[in-house]
Amino acid sequence: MQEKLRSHIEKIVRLNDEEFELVLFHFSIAEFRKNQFIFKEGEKVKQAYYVVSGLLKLLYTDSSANQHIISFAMEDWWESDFYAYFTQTKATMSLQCLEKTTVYCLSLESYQHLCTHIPRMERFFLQKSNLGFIGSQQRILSLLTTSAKERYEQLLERYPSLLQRVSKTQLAAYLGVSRETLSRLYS
Amino acid sequence: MQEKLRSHIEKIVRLNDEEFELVLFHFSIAEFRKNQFIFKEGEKVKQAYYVVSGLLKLLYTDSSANQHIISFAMEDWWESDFYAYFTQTKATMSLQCLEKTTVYCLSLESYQHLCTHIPRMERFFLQKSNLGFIGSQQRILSLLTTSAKERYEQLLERYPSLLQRVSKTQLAAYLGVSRETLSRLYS
DNA sequence: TCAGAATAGTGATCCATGTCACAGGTGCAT
DNA sequence: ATGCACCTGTGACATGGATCACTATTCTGA
Repeated sequence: MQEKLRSHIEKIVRLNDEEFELVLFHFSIAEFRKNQFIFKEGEKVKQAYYVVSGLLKLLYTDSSANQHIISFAMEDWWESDFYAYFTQTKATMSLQCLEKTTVYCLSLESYQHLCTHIPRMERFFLQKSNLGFIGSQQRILSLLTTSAKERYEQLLERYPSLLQRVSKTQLAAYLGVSRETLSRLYS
Repeated sequence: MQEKLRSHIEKIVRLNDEEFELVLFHFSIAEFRKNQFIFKEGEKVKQAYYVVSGLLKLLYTDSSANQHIISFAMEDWWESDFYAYFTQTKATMSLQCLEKTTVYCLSLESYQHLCTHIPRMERFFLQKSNLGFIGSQQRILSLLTTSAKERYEQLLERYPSLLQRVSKTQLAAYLGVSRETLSRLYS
């Protein structure tokens, strides 16, 4: 399990054993059942999560009680309500398991400690953040420029396994269309 | 002008004179006329830009020749096609001036050099990247959950000056609605 | 193993927004 | 000053997608 984390980090920066020891010291492991909430809207967000196995959704519930999925987090992904995390305020979104999920947890203090004491970890987080930013911007572009049908096809192309792992209802909430409309896109 | 850059950076991290000297050495200044393209889709993106004065739009032109505005960049903002920048590939988006604009330019090598030699600059970029990521995610949320009208009102509330500075056509391209629809939102 | 809850498909209807067309206003350039 | 390009508003119409309602199927937990 720690090998997984290590190789994940070492895809971007090298760490010696001593450094990785310190990294590991700052993470904790947690396991959640299917459907369990890791945190809910309104709660303080104390951790960022690295998904070892399982599947998460980051969701927002609007005033009409409709769920919107900002993102799915599969193996090797990082997830949290990062605004709430970095500002240590209450979550506006919730993080919930779509499957039984194991995560590594990193508190903000630990994050800052690692950044300060292991420059390569700061480099790692910078790289991750840049990639996350780029990914979000592409999602914005896809929401602005493509139809629901195209977005559905793009999603299947990029993450074909998702179709097996999540319900159509969830996919629709991610794509920004109603369940019924999604159902008609391929019939 | 350099004072502007310095105080922008020092909102996040302290720099001594020597460090700022090095920072400044890696930036170059450029000026562009209204409507001029800083780069166009298909070109290599060699720089990231810090806006000293003026106003930029980052835009994507789809296959039907419709323009979509991913973001505006006002004073104190950073902008580029960051995917193309970090991977040193060709731009999928274009960056164009809505007003006469002065920018500081930072090449990828300079960016990396600064990150490596001035840890506080790496901290600065990490902070900026995190904020950028959070901002994009909120834009995604707003595209998923709110109507064009609400988005228009949110935009005016956050950046009231934009209404004076850009045409309705531009605003519509940013909000993801047609010019006509936007026109009807407040009549 | 069985009942209730999710999940999925589909018909009917309605509405928001896109598209096309036109006209008046403003500002810039020759 | 004149003319042209751009910006804006608005009417008419088309349409994609939301909403509501119902049914069939699959999952799941006591």
